[in-house]
Amino acid sequence: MSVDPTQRRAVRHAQPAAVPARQARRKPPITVDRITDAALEIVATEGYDALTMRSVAGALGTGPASLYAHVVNKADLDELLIGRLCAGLVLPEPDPAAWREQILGVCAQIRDQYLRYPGISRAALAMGPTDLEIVRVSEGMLAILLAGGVAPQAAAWAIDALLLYVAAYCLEASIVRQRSAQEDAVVVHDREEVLRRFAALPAATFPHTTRHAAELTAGEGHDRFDFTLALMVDGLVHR
Amino acid sequence: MSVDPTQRRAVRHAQPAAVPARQARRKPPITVDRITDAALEIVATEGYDALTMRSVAGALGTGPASLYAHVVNKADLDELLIGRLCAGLVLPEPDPAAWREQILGVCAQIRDQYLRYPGISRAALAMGPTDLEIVRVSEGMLAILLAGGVAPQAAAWAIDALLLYVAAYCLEASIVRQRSAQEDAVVVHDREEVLRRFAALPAATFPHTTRHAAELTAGEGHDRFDFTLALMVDGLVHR
DNA sequence: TCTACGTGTGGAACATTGTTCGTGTCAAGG
DNA sequence: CCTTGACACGAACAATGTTCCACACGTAGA
Repeated sequence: MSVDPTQRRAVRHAQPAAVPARQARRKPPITVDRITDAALEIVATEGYDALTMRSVAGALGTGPASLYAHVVNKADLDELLIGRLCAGLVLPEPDPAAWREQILGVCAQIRDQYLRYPGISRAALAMGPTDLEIVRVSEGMLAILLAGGVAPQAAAWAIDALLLYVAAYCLEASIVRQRSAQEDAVVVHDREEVLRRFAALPAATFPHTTRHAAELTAGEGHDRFDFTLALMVDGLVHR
Repeated sequence: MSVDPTQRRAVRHAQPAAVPARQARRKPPITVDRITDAALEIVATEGYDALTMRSVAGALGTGPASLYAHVVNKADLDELLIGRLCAGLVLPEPDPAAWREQILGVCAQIRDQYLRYPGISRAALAMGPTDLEIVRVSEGMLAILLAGGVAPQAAAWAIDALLLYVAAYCLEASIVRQRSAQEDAVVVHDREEVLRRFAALPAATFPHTTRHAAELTAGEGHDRFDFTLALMVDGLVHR
């Protein structure tokens, strides 16, 4: 009802300084955490391809140049994102009797994190092995495999293989989903359509593909993921 | 020494038509094959990241717009490239007694093709399964696995897994090589440097990583590739 | 209190890349 | 000859990562 006294006095003295100060206080400073949060939100809702410096800056109500006071470049932002995802993984206390379930569980966690942020595993594929959050995960997986009696060398290489496969699996899954959304009739990922095309191939040229079109296109949920992980872990067991 | 008679006559009649016609004959028409050849050459020498419509057009002595009369877009070009690489693969006649070596051999061939064109496996990860060249390779691999007595469903899913892993492995290898060339001291891929960093980690936080830094960074040539492929194929054998 | 310095903010500009638009040329068919 | 379709290609546009530069603010020192 009544005009703010400070405002009134400012008007009296033709002094607008009080207003900008209040405005500055209302806008939180840009931080790496806020950038990372905003970026993850964009990837979660629109996919990794929608992640641009401009989209992040827009979400923070600023311009893209402002981000460079906090991140080196876009690749640095990628690393922050993957680091954040890795930080969210729960690494179990290794149990020799359940190491197989444990390693599969960690991989499933990674997969689920990546799939929550469609396309982000592309960033993971570009990261070196020395980021501390990645080392933490690697350490946890190594502990599980060693507890399970896997030889150190095999364990080390298995981690590499598992992480590569998980990232590739998620990348493809994200692309499949993206393509489905686009309803591109030329390149198909939709299972029924692939099945149709496989079955329609000339049997003389593609005898096995036509005969086993159903198996080639089979799989619900993460059947393929589980199958491959089992292959690898079984391979470790029999090593 | 003597001026070309056609030229002389053209000058006489103030008719320049003969000159452009000759020039047109010297420049071969742009075709999909020429585009694909040029693109592969660029990727082979400068890596996938250097592949732009402009770089291809430049190599062909034209402008980027000219390419669009022959390729739909850049993604289409990607498919042409992967199709070309797949067409170069030699698929063996399946031999039940040697199916394991055969499947490993096909995967090694794919790997080598991808590594000859650094970074190109990124395009492979984005492709759907219905491209005819990819179906041909898939058919060949399926024939090998079935000849080896692998159940159709397992064979079908194994192909998916193998192709994903090979692409991811090559993508990472390309990025490692690229990073090494940049001598980026912050993110490291160089093995000795990774070993140094792993060994220098706090042992209390990363006991297994520090103790097994040597194994984590071990591997010459394609040791990791061979290890993982063996894991998968062994897993198939014991299924 | 005033001044200087360092840090953060953010618009403008730049280089690069994929793609479309529009124009000109050529060849084939009527 | 005229028309049509295909190809070639420069110009222009939109989008994206990044740098440059000016300004504002906070802190430390005189």
